[in-house]
Amino acid sequence: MTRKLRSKAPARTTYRHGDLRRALLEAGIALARAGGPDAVVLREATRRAGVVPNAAYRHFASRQDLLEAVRSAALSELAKTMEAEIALVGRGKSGEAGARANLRAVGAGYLRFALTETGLFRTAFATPEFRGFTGDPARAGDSGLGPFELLSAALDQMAQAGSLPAERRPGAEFLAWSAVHGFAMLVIDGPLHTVSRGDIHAIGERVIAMVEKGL
Amino acid sequence: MTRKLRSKAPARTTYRHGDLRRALLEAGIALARAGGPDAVVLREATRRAGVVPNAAYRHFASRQDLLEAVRSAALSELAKTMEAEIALVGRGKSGEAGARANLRAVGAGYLRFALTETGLFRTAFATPEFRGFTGDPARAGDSGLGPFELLSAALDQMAQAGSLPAERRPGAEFLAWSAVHGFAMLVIDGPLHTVSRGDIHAIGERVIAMVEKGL
DNA sequence: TGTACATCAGTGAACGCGCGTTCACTGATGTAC
DNA sequence: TGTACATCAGTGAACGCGCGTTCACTGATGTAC
Repeated sequence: MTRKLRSKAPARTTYRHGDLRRALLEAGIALARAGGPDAVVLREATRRAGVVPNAAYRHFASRQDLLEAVRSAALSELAKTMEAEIALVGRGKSGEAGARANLRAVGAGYLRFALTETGLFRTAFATPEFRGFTGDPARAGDSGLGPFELLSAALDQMAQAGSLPAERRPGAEFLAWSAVHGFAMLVIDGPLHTVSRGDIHAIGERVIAMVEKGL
Repeated sequence: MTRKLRSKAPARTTYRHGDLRRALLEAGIALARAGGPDAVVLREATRRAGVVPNAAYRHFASRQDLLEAVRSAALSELAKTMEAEIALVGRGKSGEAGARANLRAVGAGYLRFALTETGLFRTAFATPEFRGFTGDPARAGDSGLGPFELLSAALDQMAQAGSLPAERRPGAEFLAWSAVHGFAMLVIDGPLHTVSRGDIHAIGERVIAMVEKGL
């Protein structure tokens, strides 16, 4: 532990740290990445920044405040992963096939983030609130949209292309989100935890197909 | 706190407790019910049983051991709630309509448990393992089937009734489970937390309909 | 350009917290004779 | 039926743990003159 911190914080030569806020935030993100929200421990973040524990209070009001900042970063990363998947589809593409491909990309990006950045994914859900999935630019991807808004846009496109009847459009976010989120949770924290990556991928595809067909 | 424990543990008159194991387990279940897995605190369970902390070690090897016992109880209760919902459908009913009604009942029971017994529901998922959802009679409902097995049986009935093409039957558990589980998680820990019960119920119905249609 | 001074980022030491767990014990109970 | 004794459930006291947070401080930095 001490050894680890030594390598993380190579003995400052200046009295001032320089950018402690950023250092603490990045340590917090690393902790969340490795162990989820509970692993975001204020004292450990200061250790990694090579600073005394209470120094954190110059930059964050409390441990909870730090956790919120980490959570913003996690949501932003989630949005970016989704955007990256959408970009693969080709943005110009429209029509029914394009709309469907886009929706699949949204789901695939969400799953990819959940399965490869499990700690950050769990951190993003650390507060039972809607805040953070929409609205706040600090929690959005490069397009300025948050995860929820990316899903909404994909569903709008589906409706516009005629792949989704108008009367079933309202609230469709929650149906799609439920299926994909639930699958992610079963893999992360549940019975699918021990299944091989290949099988996970195959089942994931079927989940997304079910959404497309069942919406 | 002290006041609360006093009312929970009305001063034994005998030296021996009588049935401390059961008392600790029930205290543990109450704690899980109120606060999820993290709330299952060994010392608090002993306080509620009116006993000194280390007395628990006569009956459970560790805090984790107690938590596992609580988890078994939670899984068993989940199965029973599902069974109760299935019973409402009428067991004799068969054919396509019966099979569909049965599947809906399985989903509805799962959701009812998740939303009314949130703490126990979260406790049931406290370990990322498949164990507990199937196989172990201590974790089953009155029918002897666990939650997963009840879902499997409903899907078998669907396949038999011709509502589910045989080639899509394998693994269908995970599709249905994902959707319903994800919805429950979005309500419990996520963005749907602040939505009214009425709306929750309506969206829940749509989630189940999506599964039926999309499988 | 040089000096005086205010600012405030990081220090050092200490708190109280409740937790899980270990140890050597005591004394009520139930069994063997 | 009565006594001696082994069992072992619950006691009492104590650990070390790492946590978040508070306090009064110190000393490098940057600004005003």
